Amino acid sequence: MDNDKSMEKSKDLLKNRKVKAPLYISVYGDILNMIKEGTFKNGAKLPGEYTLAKQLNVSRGTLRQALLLLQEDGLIYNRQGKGNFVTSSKAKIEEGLEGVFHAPLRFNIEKYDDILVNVDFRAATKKMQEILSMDSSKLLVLFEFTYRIKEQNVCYSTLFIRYDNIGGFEVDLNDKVKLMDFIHNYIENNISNILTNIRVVSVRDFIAKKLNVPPDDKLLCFDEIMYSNEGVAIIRAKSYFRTEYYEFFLNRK
Amino acid sequence: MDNDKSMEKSKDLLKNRKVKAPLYISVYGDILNMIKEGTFKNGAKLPGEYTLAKQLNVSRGTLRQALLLLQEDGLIYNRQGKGNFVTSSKAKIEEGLEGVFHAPLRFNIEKYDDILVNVDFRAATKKMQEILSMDSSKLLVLFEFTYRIKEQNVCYSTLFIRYDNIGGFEVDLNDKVKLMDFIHNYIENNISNILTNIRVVSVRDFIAKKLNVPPDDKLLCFDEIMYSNEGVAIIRAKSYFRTEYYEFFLNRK
DNA sequence: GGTGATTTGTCCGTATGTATC
DNA sequence: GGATACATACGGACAAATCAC
Repeated sequence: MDNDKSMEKSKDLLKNRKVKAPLYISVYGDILNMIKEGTFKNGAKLPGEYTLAKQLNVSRGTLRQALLLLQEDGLIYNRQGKGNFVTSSKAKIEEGLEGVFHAPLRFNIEKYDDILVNVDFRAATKKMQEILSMDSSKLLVLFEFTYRIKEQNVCYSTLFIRYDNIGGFEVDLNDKVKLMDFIHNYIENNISNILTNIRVVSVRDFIAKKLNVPPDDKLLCFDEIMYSNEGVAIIRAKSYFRTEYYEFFLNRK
Repeated sequence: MDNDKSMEKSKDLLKNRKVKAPLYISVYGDILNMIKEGTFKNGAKLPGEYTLAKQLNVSRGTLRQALLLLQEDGLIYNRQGKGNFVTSSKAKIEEGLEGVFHAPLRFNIEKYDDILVNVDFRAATKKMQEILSMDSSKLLVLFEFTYRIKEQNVCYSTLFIRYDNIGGFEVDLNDKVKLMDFIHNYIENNISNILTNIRVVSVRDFIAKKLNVPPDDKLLCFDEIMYSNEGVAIIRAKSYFRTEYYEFFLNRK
């Protein structure tokens, strides 16, 4: 392809576009501007679709096409029966995945109403023994986190630590707030490297039940192994996210 | 909870487990060992489920439970009508997302049979003007990549660059192999920072058609803005992945 | 816990313009 | 020019989720 020729072709494209840019694109631009200018602020609800359509002088269908585009760009999100909301840009300006230990606490687009914590002990499965390079006589401490929004479980996260790694600390396993602080501190002080595997999985019975989603629903899964300064695997964490409640960021240099 | 008491409780748990560990767990362990030991190598097909079940002396149902666990751990993947395959561990030992420019080329779990490349020119939409801080008189070059496995589109990726950024280079827009090399080199030499937004989206008509998936199918979406050494946004890339063909890694320190 | 109002989700029918052959 | 297919746009109707009372 000759560059001059394609330049011509593209100018034609420009001219044509000016005449026939679809209405929903310009509506998209209008709403984008209103968000930009602060007419609709972070986390705020947009006017109802009927109202907004009337305001913008388009049909509801056209408005919805524009709203879908905005959703696709992560600028708004919506909830049936509630409305359309401007996505809080908190995460965008703060640290991304590259500097965050526990993703469930950072990348939720709505605030949690509740976090359930459960602590238990487990014998290590073969896979766990291999990952954490331990034998079957050692015990694992299992932390189980369930994150909730409006009576719905939106994230289920498990964290396995070798008991002999944290047994020495004085931790009250009942005080869940302190417990989470402890874990956070423990990770911050003892972990130097996290290998994360990210994939989308169709969940089966166990996880489907935990998150109360239909089986075969697709969830985002973070499978993480955390290594100490000495390169020893200490923690394995696995988190399942209901996709419509999360948005992740990563900063690469 | 008292630590001694919970230790007792957990020992009980251990004892119980020894007796009634489900069969599919031990089958899971067996297969894991076989993969570990190289009986089944990277990318290799496992024996058919009927055969394997007979080999391991369990029912096909039990075997399948174990296979599902292995899938959940990303160790194998399966394809209806073809079989179960050991996931290539290439990505696991190489660099993760933190050091990769173009994710579609690194995180596919099967080899691509084909990559389609298309080049076009576009006028900048409002959003694009804002992102790339340009006015509407400027042109964008659009690169469009479609990654294919066995006649199926598994990833669709677009890359927008300001024309004035690459117009000076002598690039033959028809030689697609050289084109991809050029882009890769351009990014490597001119980009110092990439901000990635990761989310799972229900795709509508346009993308659904590009990847030939039913509408409302959930795809993983990477929305990226690439910045030059001077902190200027130069490239916007957007990639959609069919989730069953990809697995991502991230190394955080 | 039930009821009704509000809000989004979905579907239908109709009409128009555009691209393709 | 004609036939066809498709995207765009509007309006109406009902379903489903949410919330306030």
